Amino acid sequence: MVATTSDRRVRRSQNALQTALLSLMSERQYDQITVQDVIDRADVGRSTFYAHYSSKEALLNASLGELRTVLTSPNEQPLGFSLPLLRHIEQHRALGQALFGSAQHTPVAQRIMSLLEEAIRQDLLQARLTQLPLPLDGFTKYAAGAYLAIVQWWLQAAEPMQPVELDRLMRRLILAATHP
Amino acid sequence: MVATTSDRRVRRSQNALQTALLSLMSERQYDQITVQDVIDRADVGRSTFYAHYSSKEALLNASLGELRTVLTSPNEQPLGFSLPLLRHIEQHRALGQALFGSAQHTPVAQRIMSLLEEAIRQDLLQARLTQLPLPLDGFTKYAAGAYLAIVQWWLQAAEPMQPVELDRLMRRLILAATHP
DNA sequence: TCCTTTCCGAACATGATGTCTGGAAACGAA
DNA sequence: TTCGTTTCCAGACATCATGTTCGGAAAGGA
Repeated sequence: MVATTSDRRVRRSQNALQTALLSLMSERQYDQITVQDVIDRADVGRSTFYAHYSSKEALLNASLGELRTVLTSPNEQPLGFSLPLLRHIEQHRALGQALFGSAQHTPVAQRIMSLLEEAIRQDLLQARLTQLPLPLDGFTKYAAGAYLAIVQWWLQAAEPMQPVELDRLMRRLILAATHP
Repeated sequence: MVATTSDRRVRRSQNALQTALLSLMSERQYDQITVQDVIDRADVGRSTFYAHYSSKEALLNASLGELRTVLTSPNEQPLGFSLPLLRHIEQHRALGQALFGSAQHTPVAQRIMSLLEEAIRQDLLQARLTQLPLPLDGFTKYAAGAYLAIVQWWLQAAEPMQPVELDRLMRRLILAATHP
């Protein structure tokens, strides 16, 4: 969203394309949006699109400038970016859902997450862990997301720890908040 | 991976297709795999594929039977599925990376996650939180994954809480393990 | 005003998806 | 082994999205 050139035509084209993409992403998933859709909404020629961006991904990158700004603003405490970010998202719910829900938009992640969530939910219910700091749904999603992220890190680590270690760690990290 | 029919031809075809997909997923990302790739590796005719599965997604679903089995096995404690799952993954690293890394395979999620990770890493470093229960990389990924999941839940909630509340909750959940 | 850059639309090659055909092959049951 | 049924196959096909290329028209800046 930031001006790079002095040529008004360039500015107008790029801005129209970025705005069009974000607007479309508020309505449907990113991968359901074609280049044709974008240039139609931006009212820009096909060749003009490719004159500015080599692909849809390149346009996406350019379109996320505002979010980057919010996240990289200096702050004092850990997760200091959080509150401004949450307020910002609240103002743009549809776009927020598109961006933060995007991890669900791939068939694989969708299946994995839902399998994980189901397993975790069962465990929580069975263990009578009902004194949670947030509704069961939310805690389940939190736990599944955290679990997925850690396994992912584990699989990419240069010297991966033993399953037993990692398993103990999982409990310490994820279940820490279940005992208020 | 489970027999449904008594006709050997059907069993062979379905098994070949499921195995081929998982095998390909150990090599590259799911969305980089075409139906043509699958049927080539399975050595099966194109029309045969569509006789059994309506799409690549349908085949994926059928192929995840084994994982479902591991996750839904009964157990006692919360996260009881974890250790068997981790052991299982360790035996199939490539496939594990494909499945659990899948959330990163969409351009949007990839950008969001990396922006989040960067912000969190900065915060942790600045706050001198170096006594973490796991390496900084891992904790960063854990925090980012958890944050993403909670925001996602928040945006879909029927009665979403206030940003201030959620922000407090985030700290309680995510940073709980930073004070050992 | 004048030179340069950008825009446009249309056409094109490429490659993936999903459907459909008729004949060949494999199956299970008798 | 035979026989009726089901599945498999190759290939052709329509459809749709991507990314490239072109020359002429329009808009920009100096």
